[in-house]
Amino acid sequence: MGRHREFDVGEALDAALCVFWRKGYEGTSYTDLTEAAGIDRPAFYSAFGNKESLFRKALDRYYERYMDYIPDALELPTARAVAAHLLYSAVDLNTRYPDHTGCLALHGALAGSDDAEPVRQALIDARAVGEAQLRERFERAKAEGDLPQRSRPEVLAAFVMAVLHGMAVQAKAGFSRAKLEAVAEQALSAWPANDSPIARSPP
Amino acid sequence: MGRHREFDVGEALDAALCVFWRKGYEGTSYTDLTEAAGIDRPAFYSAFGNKESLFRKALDRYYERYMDYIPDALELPTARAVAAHLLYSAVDLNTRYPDHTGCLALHGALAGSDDAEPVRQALIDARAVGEAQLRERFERAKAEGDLPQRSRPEVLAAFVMAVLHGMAVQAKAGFSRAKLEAVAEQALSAWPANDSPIARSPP
DNA sequence: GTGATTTAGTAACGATGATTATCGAAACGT
DNA sequence: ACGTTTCGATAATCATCGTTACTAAATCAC
Repeated sequence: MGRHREFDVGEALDAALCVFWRKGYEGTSYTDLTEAAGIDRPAFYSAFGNKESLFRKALDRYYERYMDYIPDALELPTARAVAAHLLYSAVDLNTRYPDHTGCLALHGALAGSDDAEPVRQALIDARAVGEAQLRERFERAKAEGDLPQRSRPEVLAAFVMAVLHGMAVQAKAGFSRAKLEAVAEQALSAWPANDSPIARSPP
Repeated sequence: MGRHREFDVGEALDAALCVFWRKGYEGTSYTDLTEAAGIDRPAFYSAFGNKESLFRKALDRYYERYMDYIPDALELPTARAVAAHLLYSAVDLNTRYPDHTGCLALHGALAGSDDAEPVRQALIDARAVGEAQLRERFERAKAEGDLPQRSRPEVLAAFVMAVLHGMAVQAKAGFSRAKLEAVAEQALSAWPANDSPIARSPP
């Protein structure tokens, strides 16, 4: 019983997500949100709670709808394929929408006031989850012989994440898709090959 | 003629720089600045102009005092030494001060409101200058035979910058110095070797 | 239909943002 | 020593921030 909602909650959340993606958590005002979603301030509060709660819901949706290439990547047969799929998918996502380039999980809240500390930490945690999944995948690859014994899965995971972060920063700075793909390719050129007589130079 | 300033302008600028370093441009309030510098609001305005002008002065000082390893790096004899020096110096800077980790040129303003757009662009420009210097250095290395003919200096420069950005993000997330050094090492492991019979596997 | 209940929308709230006007105090040149 | 000039500090200004009462409209159960 009671009145029905006139607006679509999913659409409103998508609109908020795009604004957060472009301006970050603290850079986004409720005026921005209402203009983008076409609904009034109190409607946001009744539907999503306060601003922090809204951002967290937007972040969840972001991972569901846009970072869906992560589980796909982790299932690929080789560690190198996993890394390549992640890097090129990220380039695509970072440059797909001209009005909100880069990655929400990064510049949603990199630095900010003390009030934004909870969401900054939430983004750190979210990224840490992705890195842990990647590390575990690489540990499996090492156990399977896909990665050489001298390789360090946690370092490879951190390295791939660093390149992903760096490309997101560059995408936000306006870098072209082609340039970012070249960066990804360069990152992959260092990928540890499995032990073979002439594949690598002696240490 | 007239009264002398009671506070040291350089110290006040350093204090402001550290706050910007930690909280970013928009995340920093004048209350933060006055508390850090120990001087009142109007003193900041009379000495540095408005907030944007203050941030630009802080950014200039940042490059002078903290990014002084860039010119040193560019003068090293080989492209690989240049990249290595940049990466490891950045790791050191990004983790040297526990209360303001990472890099001001990055999270000073990655995303933000429309008001912050000028400073965001200023940081993009500043980073582009560094990348251009690096690209020119690598072009010289290629001309000198230090880099193989098949290498692409602009890609190598963008790649090194991407890793630098990514490590800054990770430093701000609390990554240890050792972990970042491992990331830098992994990035360097891909460095194009000069053509020699056994140094690299055939394409 | 009628009443209960939930939403939409207007408007206001207190707090804080950046930015100055103002005035007394201090330090210079002459 | 004195007038001028600059600085330091209190406080006020205007805008905007996130958040919420409050009222009118709309939907359900009965």
